[in-house]
Amino acid sequence: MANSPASWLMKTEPDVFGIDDLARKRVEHWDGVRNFQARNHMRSMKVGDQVLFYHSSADPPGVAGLARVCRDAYPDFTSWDPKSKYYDEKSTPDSPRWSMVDVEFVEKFLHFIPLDQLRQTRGLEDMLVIRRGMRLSVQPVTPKEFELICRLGRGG
DNA sequence: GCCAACGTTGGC
DNA sequence: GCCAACGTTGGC
Repeated sequence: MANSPASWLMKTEPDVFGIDDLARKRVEHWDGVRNFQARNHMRSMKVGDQVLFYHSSADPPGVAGLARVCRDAYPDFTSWDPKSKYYDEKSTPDSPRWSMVDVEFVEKFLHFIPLDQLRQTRGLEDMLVIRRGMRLSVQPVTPKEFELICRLGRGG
């Protein structure tokens, strides 16, 4: 492979859809992203890219496990469904405004990594997710950050 | 194209 | 539930 897979962090509220839900469903489409920057990140994703599965609005928030992109970006069909809470009148099947990818379950971490621990870990200080007020729900992660977090999650 | 008002995110 | 930080919208 010319390029090793890229790494990302994707936020989800576990009350709505958490790592256990993904473990049960195996594959899920990542609908509902309504932020252009986050959307653009998803559009640049490729099948095989690695995903840190992050629980937000949780107690505590943190990284719960890993997922993998299993379908390149395609139109988010909830955006033109008037019954969806993600409905956007500016989006149509002919001219979709929003995108999503499919992700598949990889693993649930043996050790959940709370946001506090991310903050205190040397080597992770540049991560967007620990920047106060950085609300981007889909964000890029460096290979080093990804590997470090995997080690923490597996207890190594 | 500026920027104030407004809505949302998300940690606390 | 609070509110800071940020993105989006819309009047001008």
